[in-house]
Parts: sequence; C-alpha cells; structure tokens
Amino acid sequence: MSTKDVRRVPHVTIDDQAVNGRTLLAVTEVRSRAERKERTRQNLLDVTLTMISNRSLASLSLREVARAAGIVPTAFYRHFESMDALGVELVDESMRPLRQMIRDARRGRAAHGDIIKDSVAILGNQVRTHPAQFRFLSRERYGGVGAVRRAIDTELRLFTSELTVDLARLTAGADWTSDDLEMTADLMVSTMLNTVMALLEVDKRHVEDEQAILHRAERQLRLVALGMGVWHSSSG
Amino acid sequence: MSTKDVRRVPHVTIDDQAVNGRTLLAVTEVRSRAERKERTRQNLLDVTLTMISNRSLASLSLREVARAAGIVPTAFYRHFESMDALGVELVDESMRPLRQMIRDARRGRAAHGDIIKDSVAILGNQVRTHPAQFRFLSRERYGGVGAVRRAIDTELRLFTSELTVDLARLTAGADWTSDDLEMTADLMVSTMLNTVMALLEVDKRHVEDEQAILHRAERQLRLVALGMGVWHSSSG
DNA sequence: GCGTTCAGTGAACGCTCGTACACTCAATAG
DNA sequence: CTATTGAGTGTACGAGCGTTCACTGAACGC
Repeated sequence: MSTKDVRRVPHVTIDDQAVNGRTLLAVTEVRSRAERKERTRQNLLDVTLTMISNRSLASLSLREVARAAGIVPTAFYRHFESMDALGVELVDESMRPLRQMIRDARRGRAAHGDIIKDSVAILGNQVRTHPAQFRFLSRERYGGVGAVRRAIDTELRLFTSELTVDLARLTAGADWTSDDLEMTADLMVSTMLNTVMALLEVDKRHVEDEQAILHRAERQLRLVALGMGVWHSSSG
Repeated sequence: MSTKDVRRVPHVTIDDQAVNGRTLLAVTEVRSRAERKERTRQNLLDVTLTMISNRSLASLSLREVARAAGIVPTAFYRHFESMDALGVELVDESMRPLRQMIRDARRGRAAHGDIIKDSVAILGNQVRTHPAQFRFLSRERYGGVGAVRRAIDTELRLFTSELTVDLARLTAGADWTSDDLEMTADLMVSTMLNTVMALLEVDKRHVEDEQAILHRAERQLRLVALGMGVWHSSSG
C-alpha cells in the first residue's frame, strides 16, 4: 500500500492534543464537506502568515503556499482567485487582534487611572500574542501589492477615527476642533505603529529590550498628552 | 548593417539637451572605460529605482533590471554580486536627500524664528524633489530583504541621533536626560516618516492634499514641542 | 606598436512558475 | 439507491528565472 492510497480513504485528520499533561494522538473524523473546505482554506491562510514572517507576500508563489498547505497547486483556485485575493483576506484576518486591542483598551479605561500605561501594556500583549499578524500588516502596509495596501490603509483609518472619538470624550471640556482631534489621534496611532514595528524587530533578543520599547512608547504618549494640556487651536 | 553592428563602433551616447529653450541631440563621446562602467552602474541603480515605484524590490528580477538598463543579464554581475547587493547600494544613494535635509534644516535654523515650519517645508520639498528615493526607503524599510532593511535602519538611527544632538542644544537650560532627548527625537522622526509616507500616497491627486498633510505634520510637531515645555523627567 | 584587461555578449543549463485540462471519488441531495 | 456536486489530483505547457561558460573587441599600460 503506497502513501498515495491512504488519501483515498474517508477523510481523517490527526491532531496533537494535550490531555492530563500527556500528549496523545487523537483521530478526528471530519464529517461535513463544507467543514473540510473551510479547514483547507484556513490552512492556506495560516501557512501564508507563517511564511510571510521572513519575506514579503509578493515573493511568495502560489505553488509554494499550496505545497506548504499540503495541496496541489490547482486546488488553490478552489479557495482563492489569486495570491493577491488571499492577501486581502489575510488583512481582514490580521486586523482582528487590532480590533480586539481597542475593545480591551475601552473596557480597561472604565476601571482606574492610567490610560496610557494600560493602553501601552495592551499593545505589548497583543503584539506578543499575535506577532505574525502584526508583522504581516507592518510589512505589507507600504511594501505590498496595491489591493493589500489599500485594505490595510482603510482599516488603519478606521482605527484612527475610533481613537478620535475617544479623544473627543476625554477633551470634552476644552475647545478642541475635530481637525485638531484627528491630528492628535493620527500622531498617537503613528507612535503606536512605530512601537509595534520596533517590538517586532527585537523580539528575538531579550525581554529587557521589549520593556524598554514599551517604556519609551509610554513616555512618548505622555509627552503628547502633556502637549494637549497646553494646546489651543490657534497654536496650529 | 544590422543594429547589432552599431554597438561594435566606438562608444557613443546620445543625450537630450535643452539649449536656449530648444531641444537638440548632442552626441557625447565617452572616453574612459572606467567612466563608461560607472555610467552603466548608475543606470542599473536608476532603472531599479524607477521600477521600484510600483512594486517591491523582492519582486524585481535580475533579468528584468538588466533588460531595462540595456545590458545582458550576465553583464549585471560586473557591477553587483546580486540584486540584494544592488539594494544595499540603493539605500546609500537614497539616503542622500535625507542627509541633505538635515543640512538644509541646520543652515535655515540660524536665520530666523520658526524651526518647525521651516523643517516641515524642507521635508515637503525633499519628498517632492526625490519621490522615488523616499518611496524606495518607505517600501523597503519593513517590507524588504534583511540586508536592505538593516541598512535603512542603521541610517535612520543615525538620523535620530543627529536630531537628538540638535534637541540637546535647544533644551540646554532644562534638565533633560539623554534618554528623554532620544525618546523625543524618536517621536519626531516617527512623525516625519509618517508624513513622508502620507505624502507619497497622495502625490497623484491635488496639491491641496499635500498642503493639508504638511500642515498636519506642523501641528503635530508643535504639539510635541508644547509637551516638551511642560515635561520633566519624572513624567516618564 | 602590442599584449593585457575587462565590460559586455549570447547560447545553454536545470529550475520554478502560473495556468489549462481531464480526471477521481467521497459527500450530498433527491 | 442513484445522480450530482465539487475539493483535490496529476500531467502537461510555455515562459521566465539565476547562473555557467566560452567568447569578443575597444580601451589601456607599457
């Protein structure tokens, strides 16, 4: 019986599962055809994200991705029209941690005092937990193909306008114009993105560096906040 | 006489030259062999920079670049070991406008009052004059190959430390630690880079957008400067 | 003058690439 | 139970890739 014949048998997936501290093999039959399709599709997205960590999306070939996902090149087309289309889907997928970040920050804010410290800590956590997603977004934001770049830009603009709303609440008393608010939000988002990229470039080395970068981001945001206290619209 | 035979004749270059408002063809004999080599080398760098404007360096093939430069693929190796090596050289070349920027800003500062307004104007001019270089640096800073990325990072770090020195002079009276100075310089450089990327993304559309982006950058830097006035080290 | 140097040539190599096409066969629908 | 569907297969194609190699002939050094 050759290895090829195995594949002709009813579909079976083998997963590693940790139970009671021991690793054992669990055989999971995947019933639905739609479910199996979704699994392959997700696998394509996953392996692409993994491969992207060292290189750019443009340098990845359809064949290479298909190979890594364990399917034949032609089967790729059952899921995506092209590598570019896969890239656009990947933007959506990678934006999830970023959206989660906003939710976390807003929930935490109600609790106690230091918004900046908390926000930076949340940023650090998200980057540490989802490095591949953030790396993908950083890499492709300016370096990528047109469609992917545009998709990322749209999402980031959304992020900035969310922050603008938050800033409007915080400065409810002062005479801030919406233009000034947006300008400030943009400055803060730019600072955070700069921090993300710095975090991604050092994560191989020691944890102290990571702390130093987060501490720097904290001080930078604090500096901006101090400026906000003195700002009045005629300043610009 | 075939077109190929023309190339066997002593080397001749045909340039467009504008003289007295009229365009005429000037035939320039290039004497030195070294000089001709340098010309080809520069041509390789130039065509690469041009092609990069739409795509990433990684998606450019050696053959494609050689073809655009009008030489055979093998001749490429007379000038660069690989496309990556060419990329590293291109970083050096593209950094020249950025270095010029610092010199311009320092010269202008001695003259009169508004450092921020002048610096932002200089930034705008440099980006408008050398869009290809700035686009290359933006694209490859995070998206590019390892060697290129590292080369850009080194130069940007140098840029930040130059600015740190300038800030030290400006805050001579206050109790700024070198750590705080660097943190602030980093914030400002990050803001300027963000501005550069914004400028590059809109330059196809109207001039008003460009002015709006520069105005925003001016206000952002002013906000930071205001923060500096209130800052003291214990803030961080 | 004359042998040397070396930027550029052109054919040939063994790859990988995207895409086309006809196919298989388990899951699904009726 | 049977017919249809559709995710995945396998072969084949023409094209482009990086790199090798032996070469040409104008510019150069002596």
